[in-house]
Amino acid sequence: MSTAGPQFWLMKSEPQEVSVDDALAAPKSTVPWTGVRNYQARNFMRDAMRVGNGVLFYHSSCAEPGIVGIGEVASGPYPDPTQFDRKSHYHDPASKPEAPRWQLVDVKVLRKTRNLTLPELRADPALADLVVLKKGNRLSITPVEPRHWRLILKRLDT
DNA sequence: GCCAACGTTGGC
DNA sequence: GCCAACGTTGGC
Repeated sequence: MSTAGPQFWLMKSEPQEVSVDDALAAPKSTVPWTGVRNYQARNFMRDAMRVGNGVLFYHSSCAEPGIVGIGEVASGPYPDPTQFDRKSHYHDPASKPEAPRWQLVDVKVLRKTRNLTLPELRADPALADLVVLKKGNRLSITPVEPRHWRLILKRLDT
């Protein structure tokens, strides 16, 4: 049994790239979390995530940013194939196959929810210190405290 | 499209 | 190692 790290995560996706509907439509409702090019976010996937950890699926860079689904980490870390794809927007010429720079995990969507919007999240004092809401935060993957996870699930059901 | 905030790069 | 310049994120 490994040392307990965070058990819950919020993961941002641009719906024009991969929406919660796209993920649900994928085989086993599972998608590889491609395109992360930030070391801190990569380290979360590579070092801290465990299969079965809870995931809040978040839509960003869109008309109504917010939490739109619940999922779970569905694989261990492995190299992001897009870093070696010359045609990909995420191609990284500095990364070599024998020493891949970017790692990802698979994420399985368990259910789509209503859109718990960013303004709604901000309006809730109990969520004031949710990492993703903090000023200046741009990380596409952030840990979620258990108390925040429970609260958000409750909000999603009402 | 604007811009605040942060990350990365590279010259020194 | 410092830090200015540049690039990116992401809400608005």
